Amino acid sequence: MKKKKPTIKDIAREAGVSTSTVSRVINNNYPVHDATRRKVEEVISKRRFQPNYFARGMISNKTRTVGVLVPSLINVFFPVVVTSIENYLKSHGFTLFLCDTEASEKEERAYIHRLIEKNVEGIICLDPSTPNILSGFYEKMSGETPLVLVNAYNEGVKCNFVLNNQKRGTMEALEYLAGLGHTNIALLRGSKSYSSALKEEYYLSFMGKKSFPIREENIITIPSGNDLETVQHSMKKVHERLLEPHPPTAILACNDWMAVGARNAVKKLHKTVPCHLSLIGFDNTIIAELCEPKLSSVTLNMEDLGRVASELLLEIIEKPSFVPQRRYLPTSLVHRESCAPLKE
Amino acid sequence: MKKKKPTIKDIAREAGVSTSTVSRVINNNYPVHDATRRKVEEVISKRRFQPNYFARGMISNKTRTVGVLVPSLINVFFPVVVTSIENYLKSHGFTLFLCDTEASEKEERAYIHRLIEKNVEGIICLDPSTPNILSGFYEKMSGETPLVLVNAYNEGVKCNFVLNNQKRGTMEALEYLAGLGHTNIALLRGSKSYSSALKEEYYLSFMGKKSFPIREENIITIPSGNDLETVQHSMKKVHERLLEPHPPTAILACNDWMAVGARNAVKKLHKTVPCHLSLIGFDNTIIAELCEPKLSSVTLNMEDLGRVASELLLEIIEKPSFVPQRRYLPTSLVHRESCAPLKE
DNA sequence: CTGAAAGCGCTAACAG
DNA sequence: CTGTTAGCGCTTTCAG
Repeated sequence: MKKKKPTIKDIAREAGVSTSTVSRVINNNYPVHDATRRKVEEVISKRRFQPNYFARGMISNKTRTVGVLVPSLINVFFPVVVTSIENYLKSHGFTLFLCDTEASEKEERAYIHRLIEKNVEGIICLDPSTPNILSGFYEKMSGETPLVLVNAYNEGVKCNFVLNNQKRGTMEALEYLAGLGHTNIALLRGSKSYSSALKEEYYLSFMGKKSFPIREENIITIPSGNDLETVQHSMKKVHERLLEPHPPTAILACNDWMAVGARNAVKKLHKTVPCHLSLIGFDNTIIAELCEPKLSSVTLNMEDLGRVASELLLEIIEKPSFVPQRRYLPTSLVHRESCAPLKE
Repeated sequence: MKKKKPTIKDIAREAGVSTSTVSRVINNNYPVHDATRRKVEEVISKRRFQPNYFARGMISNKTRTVGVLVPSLINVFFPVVVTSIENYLKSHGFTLFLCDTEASEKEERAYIHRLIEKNVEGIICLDPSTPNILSGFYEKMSGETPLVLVNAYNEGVKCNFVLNNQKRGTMEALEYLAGLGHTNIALLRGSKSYSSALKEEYYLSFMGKKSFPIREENIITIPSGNDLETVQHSMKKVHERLLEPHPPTAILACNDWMAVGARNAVKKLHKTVPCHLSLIGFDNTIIAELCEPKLSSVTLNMEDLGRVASELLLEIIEKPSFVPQRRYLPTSLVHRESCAPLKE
């Protein structure tokens, strides 16, 4: 025998006022006599009354709710960004739907539909899949619901973006290696990753500008990924490369997991980082700190990424007529212990 | 000039039927003529009609929504559990609110209220704070909303729990160390952690049973935590301990971060794990795999934890009369490279 | 099989 | 300052 939840009507009756007065007390948006107010509040707390979410929503059409899509939470990177988003949004009264798309384009779309159906006031999508961007899917839906895309393919797309200026960090890392005397530098990248493609472009342009020898074998490609498996792949490929002629004396890895794999490869040859090979990772995750030796890594400023994405989203929510824009965040090299001057 | 979203009324008018018929088509719960149905469906998809979430909720009172509370996402542990929950719940049509309490009791309560206000159908709380349990807060609210508490203090509390049988794993780890000849074993624990307290209890009982010397200094206590800071604290304290008389030859750490700190301490003394000290971590996070040497660690079967918690929650949601119950998950030692026989 | 009509619980004019 | 009332968009009897 469960007691039915009290409604505003019950409260009104018990307090001897009309429902509108109760409503006014709840919302505190119109003048109410102090005595009346007190009386109503008393009944409210006595009956543990909570206004019905749906009835309110029906009128305000507000959910104070935001959806966040991530390709994965098991990679030390996104949890930091999500936390940053969560904390920011929380302080603005929003609660967050977490959606793990498992990097599937289909899941991505399915989740977006679910979120819209649930009347979220906005959506942030981390690393959205390129096909969904190219197909116009996001462009279309961003007309219906405030949307921010983070670190995504963005050429000619009319959506709001927050992007890392990958170029700056990549160049800084490469310059640094060059400054240490390295000319035979390899790039370790993921096969189908947009950001890896970007980095390769910068790498090539850098090597060209410096007139360093560009060797095809020095672009080491492994399956895209951000987990333990990536470490394995990377270790295998780097190990092979190190056994070939003209082994690189320095490697720039497109994420920290790859860098760890590279370190393992070096170790397998009974050599060490940074004595025999200088190594720089990307993303500056905790892995870089945990690694032995500690890994120099290009930071993406993940907290900022989350914060800026949240800020942008809130702006769009406030002002839906917002003109799509791109916000760029800097990247820069964090120095640790994995690089050393080239030995003659 | 934004076109207003179409309502069921618009669809009805355009399809030349009544709103009830449209409703029946949408819900597919009453017979409708095939021709009529087709006509209605056509209009629906043409107008891209989506039934109003609130209006529906007002009647069904269902949100297909679940809240998950975590003390943190930046610790390699909870993301795995959350992912497991998310994946399970997703397949049952639920979407998940993620709430980062930052391990604050107050935030915990605030979030719970927010979630209830949003009409979630259930709540899973990972590592809830003990005070909130002891105060009866959770016991009371679990009467109103289906609730599952994971890895929490649970004596005499009438809530649904999913718990790791910490004893089994702890004992297995200690037995293993003893089998390698270690008798001077230290425990590295967090100061205010419930699970650390549990482990200390088992540790003491084990040492007693084996008649191994119990040294007060061998219970090394550092501030509770699950992050980089924990590594620092742990390294410092272990380093100190290693310099005292009768340094331990093996350490059981209450989580993997602590274990890494211990390894660093050993390294700082120009010694190595496992040659000079055997080391076992707890939680079996990726850190254990990433660590050099790879860390033997007691696994909490995090995926199972998430799955079982979700299963339990769904059962309660289906059958609210459910009698509060406790589900225990086993823990066991995962062997890697951080332990070795005691040298004479 | 289909339509009319009565709400669900709340807010927001509008009238006092 | 307060009460009356008309919906918000949908589902669900109840009659046909």
